[in-house]
Amino acid sequence: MAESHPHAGETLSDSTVPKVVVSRLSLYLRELQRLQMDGQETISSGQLGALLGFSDAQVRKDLGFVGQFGYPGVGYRCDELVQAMRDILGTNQPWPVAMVGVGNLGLALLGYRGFGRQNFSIVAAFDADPAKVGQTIQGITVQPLDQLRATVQEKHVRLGMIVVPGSQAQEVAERLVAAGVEGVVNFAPVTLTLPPHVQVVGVDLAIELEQLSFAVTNKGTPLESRP
Amino acid sequence: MAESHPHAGETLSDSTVPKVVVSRLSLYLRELQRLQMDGQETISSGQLGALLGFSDAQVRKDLGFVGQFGYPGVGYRCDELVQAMRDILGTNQPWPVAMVGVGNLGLALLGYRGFGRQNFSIVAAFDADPAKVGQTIQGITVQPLDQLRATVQEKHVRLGMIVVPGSQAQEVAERLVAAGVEGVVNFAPVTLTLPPHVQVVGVDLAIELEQLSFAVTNKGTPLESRP
DNA sequence: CGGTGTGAAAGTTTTCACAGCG
DNA sequence: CGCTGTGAAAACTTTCACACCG
Repeated sequence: MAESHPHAGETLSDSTVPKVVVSRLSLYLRELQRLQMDGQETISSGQLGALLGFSDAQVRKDLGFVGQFGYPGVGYRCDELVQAMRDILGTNQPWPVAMVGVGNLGLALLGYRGFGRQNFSIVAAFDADPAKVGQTIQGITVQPLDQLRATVQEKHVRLGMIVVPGSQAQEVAERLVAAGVEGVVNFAPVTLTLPPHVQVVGVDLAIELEQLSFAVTNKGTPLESRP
Repeated sequence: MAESHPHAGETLSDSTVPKVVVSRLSLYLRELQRLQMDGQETISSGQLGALLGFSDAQVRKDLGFVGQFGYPGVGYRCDELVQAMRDILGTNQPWPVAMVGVGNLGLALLGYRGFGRQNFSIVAAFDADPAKVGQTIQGITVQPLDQLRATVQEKHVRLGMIVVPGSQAQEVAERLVAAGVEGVVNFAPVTLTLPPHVQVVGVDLAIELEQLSFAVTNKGTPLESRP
């Protein structure tokens, strides 16, 4: 069920948040955290929208899904909004993550400094290659796959990152699910088939470039609208 | 302007394709290329949809934006569809790409094998750090940023990848644009402000995890719908 | 038959516009 | 005032359902 923000004691229980809105919430949060760093206290829907290319109305509607934080005539308080967003997105609690696949990309992700700020931390890494098992990178010792279940349980891991070649992704995904993981980010360029209670976010780097090549090719009309 | 597929001599000129549809086209293409590898000749909208979790009607509508390829009673020919999709997405032509930022992630992307299949190739890499300039990785010698413009022109680069820390991303983006690049993929966790003729695709790794943490937290209702 | 292409209906998201508040 | 929160309207996307084709 959708979380709603229990701000000021409301228990607004069942408004579910559309997926498009959730993706914009993450963008708002990113801007808000930057504004907070810069010491900005408040911001209006118009200003926040302008930073991201959205309309003021859209910002207000989106924030409306989360709760009521605005001060008419003033705007929103950055710190309140950050807190509320993180509650909704779930990043006020720590998320231990298990990574499978310690190739080039896996190594890079192990070292990526951006996860920590949002309370994610990679607490274990696995690889099928015996040559990689035992190596320690960024303080994490690479384990063999048969230790997956034990480690996931022991470290209370709920999320997995799949960073293996496409040919192995489905199998690895199933092992993560069997180990008890509730959601995975899949960097392999294949579609995973998993039970519906498991959440999947796919990141296909070639597809991102493809979207760009489409946009560039079809420039002039900024890739929207219908006849 | 939107490209339309000049299949069988039609010049269907001005149907613009909605962004959501374009992102699904990339997914169809990925499946189709796999099917092609496996030697499958034809596929129906229902089968293709099932592979990705979409309805048959949606697949047909989406493909309708691209042209008319279906054989009633049979389905679509994989090879024709792949060809058409690549025409639309622009990946029948080669895309030389310039990368800026040769940190962990940049290195991993330089070695990523998935770009080539879609006709992208990283033909130059740049870094502000003098210690990195001159190193050769994957056959690419890292250049200083002041060679950006010359190299972009010389190698006919139209796309850039920004893989620098957030604090430098806007400046780097501007330099890429000044050098003549028409679109960028931005891996830095900041919003870029660029002239509207430049296309931007953002990939924020922490945000992907955030979307997942939301989905997992709000499981039960699969994160869609409204009262 | 089994399957496409497509109008028309249903559903969702965005924009508009304005009452109301500090 | 300036800005929020929100119904009502407009725009867009998805699903339905069916004529038509090999």
